[in-house]
Amino acid sequence: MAYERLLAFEASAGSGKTFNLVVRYLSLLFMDVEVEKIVALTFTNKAAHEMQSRVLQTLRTLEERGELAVIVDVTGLDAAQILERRERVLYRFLNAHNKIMTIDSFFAAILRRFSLHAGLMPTFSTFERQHEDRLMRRFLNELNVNAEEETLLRLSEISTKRLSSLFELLEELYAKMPELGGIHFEDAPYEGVVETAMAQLARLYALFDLESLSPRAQKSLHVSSIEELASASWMLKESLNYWDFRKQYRDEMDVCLSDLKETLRRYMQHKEQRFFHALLALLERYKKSRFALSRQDGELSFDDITAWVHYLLQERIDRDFLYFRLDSRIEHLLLDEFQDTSVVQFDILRPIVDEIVAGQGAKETGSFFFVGDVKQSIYRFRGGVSALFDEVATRYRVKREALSVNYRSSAAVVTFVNSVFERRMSHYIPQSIKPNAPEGYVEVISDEAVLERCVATVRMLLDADVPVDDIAVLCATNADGSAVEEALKAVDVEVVTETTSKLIRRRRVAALIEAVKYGYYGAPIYAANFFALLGIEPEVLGRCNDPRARLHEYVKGVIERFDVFGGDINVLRFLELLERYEDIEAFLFEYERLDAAAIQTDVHGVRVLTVHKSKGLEFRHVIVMDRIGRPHAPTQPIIYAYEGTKLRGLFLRQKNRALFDPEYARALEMEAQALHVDALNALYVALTRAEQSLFVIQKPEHSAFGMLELQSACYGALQIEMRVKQAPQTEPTVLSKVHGLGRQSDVIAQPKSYQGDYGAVVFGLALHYTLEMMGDFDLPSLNEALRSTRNRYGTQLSQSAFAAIKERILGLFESAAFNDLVNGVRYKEQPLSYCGEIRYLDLLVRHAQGWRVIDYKSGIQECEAHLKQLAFYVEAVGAITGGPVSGHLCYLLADSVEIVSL
DNA sequence: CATTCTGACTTTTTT
DNA sequence: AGTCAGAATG
Repeated sequence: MAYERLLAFEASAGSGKTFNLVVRYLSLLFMDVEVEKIVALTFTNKAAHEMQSRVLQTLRTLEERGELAVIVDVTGLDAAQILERRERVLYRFLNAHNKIMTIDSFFAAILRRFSLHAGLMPTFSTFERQHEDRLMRRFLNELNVNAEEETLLRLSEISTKRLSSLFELLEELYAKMPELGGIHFEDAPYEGVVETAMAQLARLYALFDLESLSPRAQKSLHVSSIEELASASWMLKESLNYWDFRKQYRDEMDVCLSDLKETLRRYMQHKEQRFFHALLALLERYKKSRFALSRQDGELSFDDITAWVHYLLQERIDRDFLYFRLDSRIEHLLLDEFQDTSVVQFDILRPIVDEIVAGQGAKETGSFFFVGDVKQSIYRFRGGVSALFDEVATRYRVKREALSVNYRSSAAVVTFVNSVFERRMSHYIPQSIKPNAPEGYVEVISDEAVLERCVATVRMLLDADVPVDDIAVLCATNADGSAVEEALKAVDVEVVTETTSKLIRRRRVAALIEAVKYGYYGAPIYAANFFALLGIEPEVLGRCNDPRARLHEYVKGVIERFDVFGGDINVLRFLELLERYEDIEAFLFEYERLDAAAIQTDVHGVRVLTVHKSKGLEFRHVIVMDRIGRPHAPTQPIIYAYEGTKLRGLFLRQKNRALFDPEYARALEMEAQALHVDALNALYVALTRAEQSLFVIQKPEHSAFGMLELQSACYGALQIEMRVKQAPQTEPTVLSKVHGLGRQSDVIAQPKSYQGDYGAVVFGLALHYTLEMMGDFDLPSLNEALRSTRNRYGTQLSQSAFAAIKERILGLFESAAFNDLVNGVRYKEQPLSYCGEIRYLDLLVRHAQGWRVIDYKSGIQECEAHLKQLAFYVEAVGAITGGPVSGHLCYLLADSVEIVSL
């Protein structure tokens, strides 16, 4: 298909989404678009990483890849021309800051660059959550200063909600603030609604001979407040002519009943208005508090980053400046998983799209490309609006293409998925099976004992010689994932968990935290928890009540004495993180915010992950497991009424209100529909992960699969499938030889000069990236940054390369000369526009006498060129700031740090 | 015995 | 919030 400037792929599961993203990206590179001008945004780090390595991998083995033919189609170049340009493209890609990243890190990068305009520290770090206590105090202070505490009091009065839950609501609305524009609420007084209700109630009572009613009827009829009235069971009836009251029923009673209902409807609407009026007033203060705290602490959550960028765009900075002047001009935008984009996120991207689409005639250079699948939209709770896909496609007249062949799954799986969802999803287009697809196998199992059945299925697959790495178990919740992990480990099956269990939630780490609590507070319950978590007989646990005591030593002692380690690498990780805390008090105050995820070093084993995590992934054999616990959870107090992508109104969830208020009932019904679709989509995601075989284990009752009405059955043949499975084992030598030859010839085909550079170039990039990601020059920041670097360069560098990066940066910390240089206010990755050129400074330091430009280098070769470049930077900074500027090259060598000053 | 009411109980998904 | 068990009622 020829190149389309504006193109959207509706990509069902397994239909080659990443393939097409990579083709698009590479086509642009082959059409001589600069790497810096292309922004490709994904939702997860994993996806960003995968796309980067697929781009690299595809370039390096282009001649044997399917992508080549499609790139030929798109670019109009012929294969020979493309292969000829391949090496240059690869070099360009490796030597530029490519912008394949998550949407959140893209926003963070923008904010970092414009931190001066926001009054933020350029070194801000990102956290999953704000510091709860600190934010609360700041917020209360803010209210105090503005004499608005009364609003808060009124709010808790209206809603009878606790302060902490009001706080959660504010957090929720904070993320949606830009959408709340046209929505207003009145602070109208109740106007005697309560009195009216009570009068109507009295009239109803008068119609009864109360004394001769049964005690139960009397009790249920008796209500003393309007709130109780709203939850009285008889209020929900159509008529009072039923069981408890039948004896005394008269038609006038139902007239009273319907009057009461109307009054209740008015009351609830009033309440809603007053509630939101007060809440939105507080929201302004809340936002102020968060912004103030961001500035003060330099710690931002994902929501903060989005809010800040949105704010900069709306109020502080010309959008043209933000996207197109200072940065190298963004001309090509590629968006992955578009159905999960939130309205606010797209609002931020909109200027780019507008600019690209507006380009006409001769200026027609930019392009906009997105892929997504509304059937896989499962992040509504996080703000994802699937209606965005249709709206954006229509609004910008984007050409739409549906990808309809499934390249992932076996025939049995595709057929099964088609048959399950065809009738249940609107506009479901059945996928076609790829040519030469294996027959595959699908089994639906009904069993109350989900966990046991799951373990048995894994065992069965392993007994049939299925490699352990080819099996994945998908579950509903992280807790379920942990249960599966434990159950499998109990029967000696290796497990790789990809559930997001936080470090502090890991059993052994949690036990250690209890031990620290005991050490400090001394309450026996903590010691008991410690032993219970480890499953060992309680004995005497030492104290650690000197606040200045070395926390690290104490915990280390506990680990050794009770053999807490038990092979769990996360225990070591925890010990490492403890070095962050000065003393035991600091730790106990802060540890709940320790949002470090547990690391997974095992590479071997059954994959266990939640359905949400599994999105975008594929596995040879998949077991989809029913939820172990009971379904359904608390619903949020606020109902958002969307019309397409436009937020039209907010409703306050109130018990039984749907029975009196049709408008509310409609909103509730829409919400229920949306929830149903979310659940259905999650199931679609779950059932479409399998390449070969799929096992569904469902409970006979309360099944999460209930809406699919699955019958226990088998499709395809397990026998045949097993033979296919064993095939790689019988001829591995042949296979590896073939591959080896392929690689060998590749190697020979590549020019010598390039061979030597590749590792060094990537190493240099990774080193720079690590330095860029470090919030500060200390060990915790370094470890944090190294994790990001591993995410990004994991497949391209060896473990020893990462160790070398760490070594070199540690060397930097120890260099007295370097520490002198960076003493001052530090700006990282500052963009610089001078004489028509745009460059990024690694580090700019402002000190009492002027400015220092610092440029990191990983190798001493080409020193001349480095100096020349540095001189340009110094000149530029001098011209912009007018102050004295010095320039320094900082060589991070294997065994030393060398500083060359200009 | 059928119907209704109350209170106890359990209880997500994540960049 | 939704389910379930047990008590109360006609």
